[in-house]
Amino acid sequence: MKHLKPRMTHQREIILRALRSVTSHPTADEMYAMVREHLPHISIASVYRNLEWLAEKGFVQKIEVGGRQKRFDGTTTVHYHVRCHACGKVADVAMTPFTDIDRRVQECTGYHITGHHIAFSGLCPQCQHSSTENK
Amino acid sequence: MKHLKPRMTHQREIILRALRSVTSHPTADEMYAMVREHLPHISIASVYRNLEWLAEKGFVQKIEVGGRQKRFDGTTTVHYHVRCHACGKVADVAMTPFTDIDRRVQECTGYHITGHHIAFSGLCPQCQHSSTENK
DNA sequence: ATAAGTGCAAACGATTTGCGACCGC
DNA sequence: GCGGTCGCAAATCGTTTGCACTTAT
Repeated sequence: MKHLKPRMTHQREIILRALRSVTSHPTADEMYAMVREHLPHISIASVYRNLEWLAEKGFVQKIEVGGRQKRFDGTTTVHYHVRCHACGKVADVAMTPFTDIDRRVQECTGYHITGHHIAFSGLCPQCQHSSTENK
Repeated sequence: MKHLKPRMTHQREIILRALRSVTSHPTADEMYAMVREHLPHISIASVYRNLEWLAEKGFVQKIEVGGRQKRFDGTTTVHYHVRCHACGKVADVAMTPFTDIDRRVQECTGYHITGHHIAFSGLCPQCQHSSTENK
């Protein structure tokens, strides 16, 4: 005898689909640009609110690897990232995640560990080329 | 026959000393507060500029573990961090750093890897208590 | 009817920047 | 005297919020 609370709205579905359709790790305003092709009147505020909501509900991941803007990842599996410190691009790292270190750190710090994230930094192939060319 | 460029200025020394005197990982405005005790007229802009300069020159580390503000670490040795997602506090993790993964990731991604950072997240001992008390 | 979600514009917080004054060689 | 820094205020950038209006149930 209750109202079923609306959850997955039209804009949320579009945002989720857009994020899952790319393998990059878009920032909020990149998502805004992508989504606007399907929803020309959406506001940047809704993009932020809904990305936050999707991350909170576990549909996507919010990743914080350096740089000023936060980025989003359409997958929910645990994995690590590389970030190019020249162009800012973020890519996935195909490396089996560590399963034991959380427990080990929990024991030695007293913190109740809920997870960890590894961010590599370096130069992506393209930026390696352009930096040598400029020399 | 040249001017020796002034590098380590008075304010830079004070900031460096202040950062090295603590084991916490202060944000820029926490540093501002600390440094103001010795330099009451320093501006927040100088704190930002000089922390940036110190990190660039390798005197300190700029660390980016979630949260909106960046944090600084007076040590230069490679080590990992835990961040409490309740109070935001950041602590060091006493764990011998991985030495091989950079090379492995470099091989499988094509990026030229310059380093990595691991950030654990969880609840610090104090916040574990307060959350159970509030129940 | 009503709780949840939206778009818009304004607010916000962290950081950066332009600029004239200043300090150390 | 001159290049590098400084303090100050204003600007910028990413993100969040208040609010009045729509939308699904």
